[in-house]
Amino acid sequence: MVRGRSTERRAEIIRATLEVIAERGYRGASLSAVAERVGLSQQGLLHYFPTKEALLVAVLAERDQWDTGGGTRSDGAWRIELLASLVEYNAMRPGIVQTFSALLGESVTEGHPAREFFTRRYTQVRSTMAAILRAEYGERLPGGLSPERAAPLLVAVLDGLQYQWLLDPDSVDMPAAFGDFLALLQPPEQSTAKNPQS
Amino acid sequence: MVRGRSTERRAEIIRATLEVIAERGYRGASLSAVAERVGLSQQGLLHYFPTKEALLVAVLAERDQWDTGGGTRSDGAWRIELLASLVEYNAMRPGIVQTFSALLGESVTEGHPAREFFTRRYTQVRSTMAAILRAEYGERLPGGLSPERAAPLLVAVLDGLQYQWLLDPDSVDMPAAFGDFLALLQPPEQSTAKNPQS
DNA sequence: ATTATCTATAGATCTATAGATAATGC
DNA sequence: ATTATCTATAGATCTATAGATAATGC
Repeated sequence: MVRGRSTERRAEIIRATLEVIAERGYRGASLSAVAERVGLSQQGLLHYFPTKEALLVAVLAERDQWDTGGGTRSDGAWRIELLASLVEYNAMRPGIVQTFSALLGESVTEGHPAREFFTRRYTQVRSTMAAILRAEYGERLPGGLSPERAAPLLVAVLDGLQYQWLLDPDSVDMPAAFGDFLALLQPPEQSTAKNPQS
Repeated sequence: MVRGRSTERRAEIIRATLEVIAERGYRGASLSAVAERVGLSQQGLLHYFPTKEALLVAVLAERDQWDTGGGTRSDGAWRIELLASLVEYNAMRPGIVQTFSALLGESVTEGHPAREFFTRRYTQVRSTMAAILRAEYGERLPGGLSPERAAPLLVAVLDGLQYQWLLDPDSVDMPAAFGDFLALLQPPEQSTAKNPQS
């Protein structure tokens, strides 16, 4: 698979778009700002992506590719441990986290072109998370929750922690906090305190 | 305390601003859109709030007032049950939730005028939540968490659920999901299964 | 005097289209 | 032929300032 000149240019442009969205959101991102970052005129940029929305679509498509990891997840064998390391990885790239946190926030406004993408995506992610939880903890989690009921909470914690962390990285240790949430999902110890062994 | 004509007008304007921000975010909200909604010219609007940012500041100040509830919270006697009913209340007013979810999302972008507000606010909210958790469950929560470590998770769940719910209200029962999270915080049953009583 | 509005407008942007020019690929 | 760029520009906005006019409150 040859990556032609044009393909490279597109990749550059998408990278620049991610940056500009991180800084200003999608509505606040201007074509000129993206163009300037990649060394093109605004009209040169439109040669590669004919409208601003086409740029956003490309950004979202790329995100989908990461998430499916080029097939890594296709075998369904994600483990909860991998999730924890994903959070650690994210904590090292605030730019990308900021891009998608800004987009998620914007997406709830009316007529936002990313709204449908996120809606679909969350449906799918909740279902994936439920499968991971089931594989790890079985049918019954603490609090009597099923994997399906715990899944939206897991997703909410991931997103919610990102906002707190982006706003105040020194006060919020995102990976540690996510680990704390996983501790809540752990089955309670078989009351060793009552064990006369000690 | 007399609410003069002018005060009323300001209240109307703030209400209209909340609506427009819910629909388009802060950066996407135009003064004309707000003005039109309240039946003024754009320049008439600027008579009451001299800049767009002044409008945002007024919106955020109002939010602060709700949250402190005119003193309701000043006695520190919030209970976790009240939190649950706040979530239920929020589920009945998607407009407001949308306004502040959109603002939170935008606030992580660079130079956003609400950024400092949210940063401060989350610091304060985490501390309030820790106090509530301590009052309710004492020093040691499931998973061995302290109230201070559980607090950011509680806040994350609240925010994260709002996004999932706004995007897909039919698929996400926000109050029920929050109740599920509270179940995770409940101390585990004193293993009745081992109890020979049954 | 102050308050509530308005018209007019400056000065910046923004997205997108039209049409030209040069280089590259069959 | 197609691809990569550019200049020029139309047509919409947007925020904010200047300055006028009418009504209200001491």
